[in-house]
Amino acid sequence: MTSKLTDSELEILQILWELKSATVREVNEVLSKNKDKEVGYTTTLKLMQIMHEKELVARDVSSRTHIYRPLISQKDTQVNLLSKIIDTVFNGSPAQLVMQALDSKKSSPKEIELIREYLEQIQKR
Amino acid sequence: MTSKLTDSELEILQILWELKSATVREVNEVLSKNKDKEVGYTTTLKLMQIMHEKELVARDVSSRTHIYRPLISQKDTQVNLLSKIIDTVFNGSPAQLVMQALDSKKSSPKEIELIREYLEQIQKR
DNA sequence: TTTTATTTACGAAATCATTCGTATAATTAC
DNA sequence: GTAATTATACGAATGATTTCGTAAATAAAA
Repeated sequence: MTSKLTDSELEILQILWELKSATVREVNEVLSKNKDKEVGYTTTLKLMQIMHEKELVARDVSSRTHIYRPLISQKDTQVNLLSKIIDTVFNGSPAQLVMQALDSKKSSPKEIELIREYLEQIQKR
Repeated sequence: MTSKLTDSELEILQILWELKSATVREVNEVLSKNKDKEVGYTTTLKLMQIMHEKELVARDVSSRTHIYRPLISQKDTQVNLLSKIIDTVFNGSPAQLVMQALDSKKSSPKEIELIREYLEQIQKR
């Protein structure tokens, strides 16, 4: 089971999912840009080392500058987080979550159409 | 803006949303049952006192046994959490989240039908 | 009335997450 | 070759969250 991720871990995983693999410096730069306030290099380093200990990321040590890549998938993480918030704030009802999501962040007509088609597929089963 | 809620705060709010209002003991009993391991009474008390300071809950002090009720709505909390996880693990796409939610936790045909109708309404706008 | 239960208040310990400073080694620039 | 830069490792400070012990007051039970 995927253990509970901290906020920092999620932020870093997000970057690694995007880049597929990255060095500490690369991650640190994206982090700093995202928060528009410099993040200490060794802070990022330490976080990524801890993530390595926890086996959240793999690292290639063959050159001096280590290269990290995610070991847990974005999809698994999505499923875990969804399942958790469905339980804690949506009274266990995925439908409630779906409707709320459609409500709040307004999706483009194209996206809505996509979801509709998706629903039809599911209904056919 | 609703500030960031801790895990404990969410657990307690969940109970208060359900019960509308409750004493520390009541909340403590539900918590203990949920985690199937006794939670210390004063632990729950302290958490709820902190939540009161933060104005997450109101309390009625007119009798010795205080009665607490939530001050922030489940809906607001839903919206905030959704928006956050859409940004951090769904690449900003609500549609992605919706489809993932439909996938993972399987909804009943009745729920699916409900969502369909809901989508049609949205599309009409 | 005296003892026992229950409740709040409060502070502090324990735990967990994040940030940072310093040492050391490797690489690069001069 | 020497100095400056860049990297990792590591420990410790800081900060936030959670847990708990103890005291004091009130209420209930004996």
